[in-house]
Amino acid sequence: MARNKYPEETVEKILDAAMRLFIEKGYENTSIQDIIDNLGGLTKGAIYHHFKSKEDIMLAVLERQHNEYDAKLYRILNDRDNMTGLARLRALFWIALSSPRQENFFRSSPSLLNNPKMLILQMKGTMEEAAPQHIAPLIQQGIEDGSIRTDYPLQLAEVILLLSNLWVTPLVFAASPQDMEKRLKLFGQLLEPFGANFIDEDFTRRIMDLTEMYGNHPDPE
Amino acid sequence: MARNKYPEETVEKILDAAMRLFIEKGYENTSIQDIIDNLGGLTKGAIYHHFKSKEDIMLAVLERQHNEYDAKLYRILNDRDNMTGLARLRALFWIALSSPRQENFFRSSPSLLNNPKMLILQMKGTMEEAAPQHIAPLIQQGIEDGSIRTDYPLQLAEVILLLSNLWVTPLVFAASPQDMEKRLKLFGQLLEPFGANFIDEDFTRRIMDLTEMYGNHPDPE
DNA sequence: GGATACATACCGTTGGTATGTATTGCGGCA
DNA sequence: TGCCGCAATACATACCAACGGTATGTATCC
Repeated sequence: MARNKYPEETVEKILDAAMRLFIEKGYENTSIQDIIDNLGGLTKGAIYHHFKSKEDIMLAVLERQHNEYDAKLYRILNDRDNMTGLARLRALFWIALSSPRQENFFRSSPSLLNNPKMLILQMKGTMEEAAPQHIAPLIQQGIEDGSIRTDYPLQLAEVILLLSNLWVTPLVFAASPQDMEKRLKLFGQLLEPFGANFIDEDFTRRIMDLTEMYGNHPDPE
Repeated sequence: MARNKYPEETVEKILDAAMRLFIEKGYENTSIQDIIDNLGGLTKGAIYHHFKSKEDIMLAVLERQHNEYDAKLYRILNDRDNMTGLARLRALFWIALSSPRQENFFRSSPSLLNNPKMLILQMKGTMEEAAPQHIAPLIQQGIEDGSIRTDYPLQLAEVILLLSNLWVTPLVFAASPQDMEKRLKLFGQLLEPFGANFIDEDFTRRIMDLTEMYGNHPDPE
């Protein structure tokens, strides 16, 4: 493979291949060689020129995903003014669930329980960035416009993210459709006293669809 | 090392060393050689005679811990009759928090975020066994004696375990003492409507102590 | 005398590094 | 403006120690 005039293309190639493999096979079960084999002629030299380690690739994958997601969120949320904090919260989660990349993720990933590193890194980012930077401000706004009430906006944000990312999703702790429905109901009840119940019909239906779709996965045990 | 007449002792030795290292350095950062070096003369042959893989060792470590914990729980909970479901729930969490093994864990483990495999395996066990077998029955009993009210005992058990194991502990998503206090408060408020608020003064103080103790850990970043 | 409980020697794969090489962009000079 | 020279860039190739795991040997127990 000759030298590329636009090295970013090479970086993107590497990230694309790595992300696909990390999602499909898990981080630990994906070797550098696996990535190389999906690069179309590029070799190990290319990888270690652009990234300093395997973990560095994973971080870059998450970062890219994160940025893309961020941009989309800001665009949509800032577009529509005069929404209450709660309504924005609802919108945010809806966007998160309906993005095509998320769809792809659901389709190609076996349980994230088999991908500990990725799950943990994602959750870390969620707690350290998404909670204080994205969700807590929305809750704060909800408090000011009267739609949400709590003395602990950051902590409420953390709970919401933890539960929605780990519990009310078929990706991690799998559940039968019946059990997932109960989780959704209880989640709603938990949020109700704070006026933060963003679980609407659309959200519920989407999660249930994913749950059923996900039930067809072969469970590698 | 000659052949041991009581091979269980060898197994225990391996599990002891492995557990210590897994907790201190994390699963992925502990090599088989590391374990061997802490075995006092035993070699790789011993390990692979008793265990079929490194992961198998980790599972055995968790299983042993689990069994020990189970025995203790049953003894104490069955001793005291005429307790309400809520009171038993309180007692259970208190026992979990005050055991010496747990203390040791807190003392020697860096953030479990650096130990993805162990964290995930533990959470898996929590959701698949502890929730349905230990917590849900207590909640069910609480429903019957009127101390707890919910239509979804299993799901309530799941939420309680998820949040207490991941969120209201300094071991995973670290927090300043002030933030941890807010987490505890919000956790209490979340559980209140279900009559399942097991967060009492003892529990709070214990968590706060651990949080401060844990704050002195060097954070490997 | 088999089955058990190890020890020893060995293996393929892995993440990572050292080094080589062709290409590119760029500062300076005509 | 055009061209030269050269360092920085973008890779390819060759190599390495450490890893998890296996095959085989051997002494001990029942």
